[in-house]
Amino acid sequence: MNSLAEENYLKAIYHLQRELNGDVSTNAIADRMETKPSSVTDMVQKLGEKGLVSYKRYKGTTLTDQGQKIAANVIRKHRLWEVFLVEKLKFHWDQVHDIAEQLEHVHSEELISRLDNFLGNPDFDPHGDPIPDKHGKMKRTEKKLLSELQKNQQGVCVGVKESSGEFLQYLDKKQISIGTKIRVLGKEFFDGSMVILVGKDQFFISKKIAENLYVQTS
Amino acid sequence: MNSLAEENYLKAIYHLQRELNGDVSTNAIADRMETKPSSVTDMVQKLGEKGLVSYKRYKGTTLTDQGQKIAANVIRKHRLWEVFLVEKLKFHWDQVHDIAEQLEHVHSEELISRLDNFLGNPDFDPHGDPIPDKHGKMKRTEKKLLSELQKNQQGVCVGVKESSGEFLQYLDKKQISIGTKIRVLGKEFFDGSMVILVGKDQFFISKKIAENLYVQTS
DNA sequence: TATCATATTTAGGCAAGGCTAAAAAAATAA
DNA sequence: TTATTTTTTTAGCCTTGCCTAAATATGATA
Repeated sequence: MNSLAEENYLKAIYHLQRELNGDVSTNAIADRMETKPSSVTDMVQKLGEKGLVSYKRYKGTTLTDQGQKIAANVIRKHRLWEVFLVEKLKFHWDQVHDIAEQLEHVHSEELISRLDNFLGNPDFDPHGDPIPDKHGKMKRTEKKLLSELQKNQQGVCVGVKESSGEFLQYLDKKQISIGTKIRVLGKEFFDGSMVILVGKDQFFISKKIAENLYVQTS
Repeated sequence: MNSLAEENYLKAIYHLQRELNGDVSTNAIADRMETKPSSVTDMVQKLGEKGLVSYKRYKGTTLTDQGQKIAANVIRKHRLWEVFLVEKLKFHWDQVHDIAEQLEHVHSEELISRLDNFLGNPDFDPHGDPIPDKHGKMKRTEKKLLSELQKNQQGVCVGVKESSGEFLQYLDKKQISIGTKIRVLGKEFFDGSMVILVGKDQFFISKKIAENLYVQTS
C-alpha cells in the first residue's frame, strides 16, 4: 500500500513524462507538486528504493512498469469519480477536480470496479480525458485542436487542453461541453480567430480559445 | 480543517460518550482507537487547545459543542457513504465499513449535501443507525432489543448492537436484514433463548443473538 | 490512614514529509 | 578552457502522530 504522498508523486511523474515525453527533472516535479526540489529528491530516492521509479542522481526520473501501473490506477480512480460527480451528483465539470483529488486515494479495488460498473464503464471523463482500464490501458482517440479545423469542417468537442476554472466557465457560458458539435463557419488567417456554430448560436472565438479545445472529427 | 487523526479521535470520543454516558477515560479512547494511552493524552491535549474537547488531567475528556458538531458531521458522512455503497453499488452491508471509514474523511460540504440528495435524504444507514442531519441532529427511534420482546410480540429489524463481520454474516445467512419482520414464537425463561419466525422460516436463536438485534415495535 | 494496584501523564525517541542553507554537479557563457 | 549560472543533492531541522519507559495521581484495600 502506498501513502497519499507517494501516490501523488507517481501521478505527477506520470503526467510529466507524457507532457515532456522523456525523463522528468527534479525541478519539474517540484513545480508541479508545489513543493521544494529538495523534498522531491528525498521522495524519488524513496520511490526508487521501492522500485516504482528509476532514478539516477542528476539525471532525472522515470516510472518503472510497476510505478506506471500504480499511477494509471490512481488516474483511473480520479477520472471515474469525476464521472460520478458530474453524471450522478450533477456537479459542473469545473467543480469536480479538487473533490476527485481526494476520492482518488480511497483504497478498494472492489469499490472502483463496482463504481466503474455503476457508471456504465465510461471511456472518458467529463473533461474528455480517457479513463485507463484496470490494466492501465486507455482508449486513444484521434483528437485535434479546434484551431486545426478549416472553414466548414466540424467536430465534436471531446476535451480541453487548458482546464482552468476561468476557461471552463467560459465554455459553460457558451454552452460548450463534451459531446457538443462545433462547426467552423469562418476563420481569420492573420490572427487565427474563428466564427463557430454551436447549436443554433454562432459566435466569435479567439485563437487562444481554439487552441485549447479538443475536437474529434471523422 | 482537521486532520484525519483528529477526526478519528473526535468520532471515537463521540461514540464513547454515548456508550458510557459521561466523561470518557484516556484508556477507553486508547482501546477504541487501538493506540497507546500516552498517544491519546497527547491528542486530547491538542484537541483541548483547539477547543474541540474539554480535557482535564486525570479526569477525562468530553466533546465541546464545536467538537460534537465536527464528530457528528464525520459520522453523517460515514453513514451516507454506507447507504451509497449498499443502495447504489450493491455492496453487502457487512462489506462497507472499511470503505466508508476512508470516504468519511473527504472534505466537501457541497459533495455531502449532493450525495444526501442523490440518496433521497435517508434517515438511517444500512445497519439501522440514524444519520445525523447537517446540524448534527438525528432521528430518535424507539428501538428495543429483540431480547426484550415477549412471546407473540413482533417487530421490524432496524439495526444491530454488535456489528462484527461474523454476526452480520450470521444474520445474512438467516435472511435477516433491516426491514425484516420478526415474530417471537417462543421464549425460554432460564436462558433467554427464543424461537422466532422470519418470513416462512422459524428457528432457534440464543440469548446472545437476541441481545444484539434492534427491533422497532409500535 | 498507609499501601498497593491501576490509570494517566511526562519525557525522550522515531518515521514520514516537509523546509532552508550550503555543497556539488551540470550546463552555459566568455 | 575557464568562469559563471542553474540544477540538484546533502545536511540538518521542524511538525505530526505514534511509541516505550519512567514518573505521578487516583482509587481500592487492608
